[in-house]
Amino acid sequence: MSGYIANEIEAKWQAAWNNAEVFKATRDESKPKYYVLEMFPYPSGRIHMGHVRNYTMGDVIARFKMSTGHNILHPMGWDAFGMPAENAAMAIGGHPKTWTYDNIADMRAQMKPLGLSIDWSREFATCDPEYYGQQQAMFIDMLGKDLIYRKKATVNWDPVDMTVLANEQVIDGKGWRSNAEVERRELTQWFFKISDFSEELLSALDGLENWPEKVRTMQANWIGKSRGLQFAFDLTTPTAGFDDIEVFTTRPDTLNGANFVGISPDHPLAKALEADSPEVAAFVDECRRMDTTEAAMEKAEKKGFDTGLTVQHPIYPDQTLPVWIANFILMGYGTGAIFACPAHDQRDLDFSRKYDLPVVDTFFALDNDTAVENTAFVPPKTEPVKWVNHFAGLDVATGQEAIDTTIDWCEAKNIGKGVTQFRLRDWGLSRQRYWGCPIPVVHCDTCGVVPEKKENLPIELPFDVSFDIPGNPLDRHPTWRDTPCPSCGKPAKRETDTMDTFVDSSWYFARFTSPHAKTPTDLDDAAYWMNVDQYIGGVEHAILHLLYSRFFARAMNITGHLPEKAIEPFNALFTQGMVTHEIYQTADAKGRPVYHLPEDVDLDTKTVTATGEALKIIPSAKMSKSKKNVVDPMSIIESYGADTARWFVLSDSPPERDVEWTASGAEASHKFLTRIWGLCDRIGKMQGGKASEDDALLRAMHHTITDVTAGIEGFAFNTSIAKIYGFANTLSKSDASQPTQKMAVKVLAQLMSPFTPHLSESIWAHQDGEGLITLAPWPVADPAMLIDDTVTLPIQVNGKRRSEIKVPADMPKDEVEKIALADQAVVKALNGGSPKKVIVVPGRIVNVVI
RNA sequence: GCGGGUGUGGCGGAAUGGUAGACGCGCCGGUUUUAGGUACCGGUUCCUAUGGAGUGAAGGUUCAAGUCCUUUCACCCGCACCA
Repeated sequence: MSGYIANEIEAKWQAAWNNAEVFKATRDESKPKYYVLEMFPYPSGRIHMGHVRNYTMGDVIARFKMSTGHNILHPMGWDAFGMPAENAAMAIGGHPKTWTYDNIADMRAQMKPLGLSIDWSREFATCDPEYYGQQQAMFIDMLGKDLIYRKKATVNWDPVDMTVLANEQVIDGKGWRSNAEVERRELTQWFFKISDFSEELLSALDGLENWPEKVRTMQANWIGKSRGLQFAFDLTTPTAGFDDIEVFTTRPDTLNGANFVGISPDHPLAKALEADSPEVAAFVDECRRMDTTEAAMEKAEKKGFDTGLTVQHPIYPDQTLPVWIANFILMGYGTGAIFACPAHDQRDLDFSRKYDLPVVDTFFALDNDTAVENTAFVPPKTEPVKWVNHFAGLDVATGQEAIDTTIDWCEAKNIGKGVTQFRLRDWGLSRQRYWGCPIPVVHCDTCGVVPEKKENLPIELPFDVSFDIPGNPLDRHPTWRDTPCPSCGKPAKRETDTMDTFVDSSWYFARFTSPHAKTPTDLDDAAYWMNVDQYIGGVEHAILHLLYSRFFARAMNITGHLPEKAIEPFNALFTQGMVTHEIYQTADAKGRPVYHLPEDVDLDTKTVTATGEALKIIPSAKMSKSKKNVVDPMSIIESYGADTARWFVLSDSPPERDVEWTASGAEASHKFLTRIWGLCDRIGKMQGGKASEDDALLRAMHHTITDVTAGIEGFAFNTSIAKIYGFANTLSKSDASQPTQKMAVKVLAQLMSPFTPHLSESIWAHQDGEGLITLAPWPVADPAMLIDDTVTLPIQVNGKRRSEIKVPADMPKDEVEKIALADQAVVKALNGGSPKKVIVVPGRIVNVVI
């Protein structure tokens, strides 16, 4: 055995796996199937450490499951539509399609040397017409099942570039290129009826036992089920055709503390008032200049406009409340109108103090009836409080009891009705962009909006477009829009909106089961391979991507593209932490941020290497292509090999945690692998050894098998690796006999094989292992070798460790107690007295309480 | 702002409520080496050290708390057109 030259052995074993087609997935009813999927990448052009970490994790699972007798599906593809391709076309010329496919080729070439156990014959990109054509077919099917509809919705509009902006492209309320004040504009857009599934998507979360609790909680909060009261405030003077204002509240119990009724700037009444009043128009206009993001809305200063209108209190008819338009009320939630109760809602209180509106306490803490000043009293709904003159007769009750009582009371009095409300909104899928899946509908003057005929699919994107001016090139293409109406045949126009890229990623997992089918899925293949047994990806996808995929699986079931069992497509989910890195920023002539890749900067002088510009270094954040804070793993692979890179990305930090990338440490991983190689070589050449040392080595080996296996199964790869280090140290110091050492190093190679498959193959071959280690069955620990005869028990005095004793593992408690009390340290601490209490936890600890 | 998470030596981190700091990096010392590096062996939480303190901070529950509870601080993720 010569030295460890990673590049040589890695190419050799990858070729061997290829020739034996060991990773090709074929249906085999004789074995349990196991579908491992990592969230597929966006083809930015370069792989980064986050990718290496993500795919290595999936690979460890896939290889481990393969060696425990499973039939594996482990595919890879490309989430290839999206804005960066268009931005690149605008910035550097060229075409999004060539840019994207070139990037895919580059990234594939960087991924293949990692030696991942991927069935590359199933690879596809979402921008392949074969893929998005099937997506169009599903769109038509879903339209037929009433799962899609059109309505008006607000977008960010850049009045200078005359284009719709993504939230990401709005910086401090201004367009990222034009720097113009962004406006909100209403467009008619397509929507998936995901809100019809609110209850179902919420209740089904309970069944997702192998999902992280935090993800289920986040989804549940996002769906946001709440029960409340819907009722109307009658306007004292009917105005603009409105007699009343319908409101929804989750706290009807606080109705006697109401001090104003607030409506959204987008409320129909606000729009009606706007027409007659320049003041209203000015205020509403100002509100419409806000960012459309919820975070921006919530953080913005709370502002209101008194309409001068008043409404009657539904319970105390002689009371009237003013009607305000307020910028923090969302039209999309509830009825777009609320009543405020400042004593028990901080936002309402701040608003009321600002505009000098009265504050009425409706309940107090049991032991404190100080009136609310500048901090609203908002106890948990489970805490009993004292009610003041409550209309429903409440005295002492919790918030939840009060809500329930009040809803019943209001229903009985015909004031309103209890309703269940969800926060989840329908999913707007229209995008006014080129590089996405065209929405397959046609607008006909005679027939209206008509779905395209399936035989005309795919509706392909035209290639002859330019990106020299902003806006959607499909809109200004000379001929692409022209098409006969699928219904009447008269000349008509295609829809030029394309689909949200979340649509592409909401069903790719299903397509992998049959990537070349002439229908979206093949039901036999889907029935065999679904569900994904282990899905792995970033926690940043905890809500949107995963919720949309859960919806899509249901929609695909309804349209006949997935079996019933696949409506929850991911049996188990693991959310890995992100790889973070510092961000290097400069500014352009207009003061807008420009980002630089780590390899393009000089950290000693803190400048951009090429231009010498001074850098601003921003603390670590998620590696992202837009911030360019990405590290290229290729240099490690080139200098040390894929096994070192794989070992390194999993060795030091727990997979679910963020990891700050630092260059040091890769070398150490390589040293360890070289050491293992040398160890294997030495054992191959050694003779003799002491059979008396065999038992100790074998015991260590069986413990290691148990611990490494548990680490892999529990996604604690870093602890598996630590145990491998420990066993390697034991083995290298062992004097055990040659056959035992040989067996031990083979087991070591097997335990390492999911992490360092190439090195492991070489060791296996060198030690006369049979066939490929990749196909060898996983070692199983002998339970008899795990039981130790004696145990070391720490002795605590009052919870502090003072000593330890060695006792037989099966010694009865009272015997252990006697030995512990006779221990020098305990005798000294007792100082002639007797202990108050002695706690003996068998096999773990003894605590003497004095 | 709302929702979710994280916080332990110089660093990455380990620890079914039961010996805090496994394993690795770095550092220190030694052996080998012409030297450097490599390799190997030993040490390495801190302090006023026969003892004491210690898991972001403060309090609590417990025989026993990094782990459970309360309050608080800092950072990270998501917030519906980034993927």
